[in-house]
Amino acid sequence: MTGLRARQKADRNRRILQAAASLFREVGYDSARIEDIAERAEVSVGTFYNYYENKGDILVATVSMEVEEVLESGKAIVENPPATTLDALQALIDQYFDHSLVYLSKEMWRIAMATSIQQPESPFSRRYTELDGRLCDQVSMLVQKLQLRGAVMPGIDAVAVGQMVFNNLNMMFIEFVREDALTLEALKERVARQNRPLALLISSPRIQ
Amino acid sequence: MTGLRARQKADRNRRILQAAASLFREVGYDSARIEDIAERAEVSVGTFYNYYENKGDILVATVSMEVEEVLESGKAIVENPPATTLDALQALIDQYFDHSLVYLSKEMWRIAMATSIQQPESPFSRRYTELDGRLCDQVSMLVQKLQLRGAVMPGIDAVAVGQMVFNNLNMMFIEFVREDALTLEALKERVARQNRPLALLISSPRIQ
DNA sequence: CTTAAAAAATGAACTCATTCAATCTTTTTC
DNA sequence: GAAAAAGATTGAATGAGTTCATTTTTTAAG
Repeated sequence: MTGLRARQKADRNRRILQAAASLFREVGYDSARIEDIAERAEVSVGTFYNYYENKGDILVATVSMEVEEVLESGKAIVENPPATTLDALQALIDQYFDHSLVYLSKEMWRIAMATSIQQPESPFSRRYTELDGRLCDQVSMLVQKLQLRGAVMPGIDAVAVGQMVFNNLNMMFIEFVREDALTLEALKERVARQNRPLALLISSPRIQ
Repeated sequence: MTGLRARQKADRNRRILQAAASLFREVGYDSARIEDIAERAEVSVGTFYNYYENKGDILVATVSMEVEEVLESGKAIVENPPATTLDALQALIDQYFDHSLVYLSKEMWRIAMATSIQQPESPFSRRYTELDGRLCDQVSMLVQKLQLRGAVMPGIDAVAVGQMVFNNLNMMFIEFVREDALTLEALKERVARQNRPLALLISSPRIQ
């Protein structure tokens, strides 16, 4: 059986993560003090820092859980995408965007992104970066799938195209969380317009 | 004549910005304390906060000066770009990248970007965002110029293409400053590969 | 020139995030 | 099962960013 120590550790970790996530939701990131998180998790402040390097780190951890769900839900679309390139790309991207604000506010996204840029070496920033990479791969895989199906012309560098589409949507998402007034619908429309030229040009002539 | 008050204000502002920029260069961002910046600028800590909202803000201000230079140097390329689409795009982008590390370290970029994401409402974040927008416009203008010249096919949405190219290079730049091991050369190569499919596809057939 | 009002500067006090030496708990050794 | 070693927890102390009531300086009014 797993040792007592390992079990206690897993349990404390879960409690801290849960306490932080709930406090962030209730009072926002800035107003949630480490002391409060520790108290709700029934550990000391010092223990908090045994589990997370700093305050931003634990927010990135909660965001990572979210991204993992997005990745999972994207699989279905990559498996069985709409027929045309543009529709397929938009279906996947809209899925990403729709998921983004279910559990997390724009503020939380801002801080998570900022933290992952500012302290790229912290364990959870690495994790976040790795998940970003997997999202990027997912877009590339979709383009490859469309290529196999004949919807995208052969000879196109599917990976390069996938990366460009992903980087574009990621940057647009940053813009979206930066600007409180921007709606999800406006974001989707803008990205759709940006994708159109590339999507049409890489598509096989008869299928467009 | 400009009142005494206005002159003193401009002068203090200049001193604070200069003090911060030099301290950041000498000891790095984290080790530069507001107290030290204030002392070097010969103002009090409180006065510092009358001019800048927080520590990140003044870094964003120094970075903004930098971006302004990059914008300026990009004008020449947009005025008179290389003949082919790919070469023209790469010339502009390489110019951006080459400029980026002249005065600023990767660490400073990280913090400036993080701050501008985290506090999008602060005046200098707005300024930074605005400069980003102008860089994006510059790329779009280059594509439009190529279109007028006949290097890019008519009927292509030049603005959409420019935005996508810019967002891609911007995201890649974030990746670059996040990863200390990544070299400028590697960055350029990656972006060149990503740009190739789009650049070739939008080019007029005979010119490629 | 004096006085009142407005604008800015000041720095001590405050708030947290973070650290670390001391303490306690679990595991391993014999 | 006692003792030693390893692993974790603890919370008071630290230190840096930020605030704000007070003071000083500048401008405008009489």
